[in-house]
Amino acid sequence: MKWSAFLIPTTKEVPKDATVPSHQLMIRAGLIRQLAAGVYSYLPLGYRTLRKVEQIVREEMNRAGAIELHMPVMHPLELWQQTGRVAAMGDVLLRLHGPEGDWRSQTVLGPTHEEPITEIARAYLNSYKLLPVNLYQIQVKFRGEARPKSGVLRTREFLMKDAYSFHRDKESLDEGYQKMYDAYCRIFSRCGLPYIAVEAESGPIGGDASHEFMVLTEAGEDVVAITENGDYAANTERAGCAPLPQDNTPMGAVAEVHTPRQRTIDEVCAFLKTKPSQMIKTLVYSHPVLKDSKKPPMPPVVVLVRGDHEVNENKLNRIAGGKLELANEATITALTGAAVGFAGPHALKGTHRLIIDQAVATMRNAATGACKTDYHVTGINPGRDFPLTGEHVTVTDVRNVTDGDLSPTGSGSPIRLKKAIEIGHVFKLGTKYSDALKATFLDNDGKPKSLIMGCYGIGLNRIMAAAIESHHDEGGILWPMSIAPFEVLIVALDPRETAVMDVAQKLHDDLEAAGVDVLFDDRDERAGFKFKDADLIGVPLRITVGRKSLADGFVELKRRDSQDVQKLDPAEASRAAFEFVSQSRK
RNA sequence: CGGGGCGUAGCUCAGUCUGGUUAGAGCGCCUGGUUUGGGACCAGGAGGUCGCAAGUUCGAAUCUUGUCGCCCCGACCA
Repeated sequence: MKWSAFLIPTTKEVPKDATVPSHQLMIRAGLIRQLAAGVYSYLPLGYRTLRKVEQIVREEMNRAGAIELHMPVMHPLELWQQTGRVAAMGDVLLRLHGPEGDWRSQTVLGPTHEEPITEIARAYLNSYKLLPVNLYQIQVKFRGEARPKSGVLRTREFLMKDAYSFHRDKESLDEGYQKMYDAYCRIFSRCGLPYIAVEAESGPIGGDASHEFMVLTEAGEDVVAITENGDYAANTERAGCAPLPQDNTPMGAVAEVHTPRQRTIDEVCAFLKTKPSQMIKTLVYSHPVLKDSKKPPMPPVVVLVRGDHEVNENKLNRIAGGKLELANEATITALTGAAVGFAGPHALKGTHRLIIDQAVATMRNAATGACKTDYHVTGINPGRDFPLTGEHVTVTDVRNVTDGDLSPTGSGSPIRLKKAIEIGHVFKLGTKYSDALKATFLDNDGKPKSLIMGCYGIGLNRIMAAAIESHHDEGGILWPMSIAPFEVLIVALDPRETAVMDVAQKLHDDLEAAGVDVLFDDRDERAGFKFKDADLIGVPLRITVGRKSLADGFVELKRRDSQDVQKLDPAEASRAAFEFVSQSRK
């Protein structure tokens, strides 16, 4: 391909709206163009990479025994109502709008495809003899993201590989899950990504039922907890840690302190001259009140965490057996008898459930709210001043891990928190969707059973961005060979010299004939200009053909990721380039 | 959805506070010339309903109101 006949709109200037490296470079290298918030076109060069990623995914999915199909983007609203996800997803679910009763009002754009795939499974997977089966597609997804950001890392329209497996029993699901896990490792390795697999929020089945594949980068939105010795890695939504040692300081007396207008942990600490780690944060949650519910309201839930810790609401919801929300002022006042900001566990009034983080249970002589406006107490001791056992008391892990907590494996290795991009997710779904949509099969005992499902997603656009986040320098992108838009770039420095152009053209033709993706920069531009463009678009291998070195019979071979230049005669250069490409394709 | 910022040429921005010729610069683009190994130079040129709407005014990119869009922080994220 000749550069002059292709479209690669590179720019020198950094676009003002782009803040993360991958976004800046994708625009500067002419890979993408934004059309609206979270909506991007893939320009020819960018689309070549996206297609290569797609092809790697497809090959590895096929190798793992999955079968490709293609499902619609437009789904009937009713299907989503049947699984309860119209309410669950809220504004994230994009809906078409039309007059009342019009088909448009009954149509949504698919944010994912559990519903339609389960509908297919219900129709056709009616016997255990057809199981297990894994169906996948590479398809555009639509989500009404409240805030798209960081270029293609978080968008309203994106390309996803989504696979769904169907099984007759849990053992088969475990096998299918492991196959996908292994396939994902191969996919991300082949794409040249420095990925890690971490335990993720596991949903309905629990245990090891979910893993996320992450690429560590400051541009990421997720935070993962990784131990220094590598024996544990989990998303902070889920991560746990080793219990803290019991503080054995002798118990002192409880004392009330006047703390006018001191509400926040920091204010109170400054006032009492103590540290957040010596305080107990007392948070009041309540169960959401459902409209039309005839049931009596559930009592509030009081959660205790150390002053320097945060409640992990995923963990809390799981312990509480339902989604909780922070209580309103009236509930808090009724429970504490004080203004908001002065709650403490020792003097609560009325029925409530107490969920105590295990770190709090180890504390001695802590400070907390006095349940009296403008007062706090010191010398509070768990077990003495408030219960650690009892019917409505739970001591467990309800907090986010912090940097420096120790590995839950007991190895003693400290946890570090790092930002990451989620590029893939494997998930054991169980029967959530097959139950909701009544997708059953007949087992060999002649009885209908719900299909047991797994689902497995990969964000293709994110792979592209993550690859750039992981492989770039001041000058531009350093593509891994496997997903580079072109594998070799031939730069002709003196395009008006026929000798130069003839050699460059022959190199191009030979490599192309050998099946190499080769781009030929034949533009009539100055050398510096072309080198800058070459570095920017990040083709892994460059062959420079210039008048000067050609006079000595040489062309120059250079890797994008190295400063070394090899002077070779054209035929050798061609051979060396071909070998290098073949070896590094994987 | 809360907080902040920004909408002027394909891109990056000045001009707006303090209303007043024909709305500017750099990059990019076109023509000609000189250059030619790490984003050259000279000359000439094309390109803008100043996001949109209403209002104030003799006069609006500039003031007022409304509205739409985009970015950042936060909330949210099956």
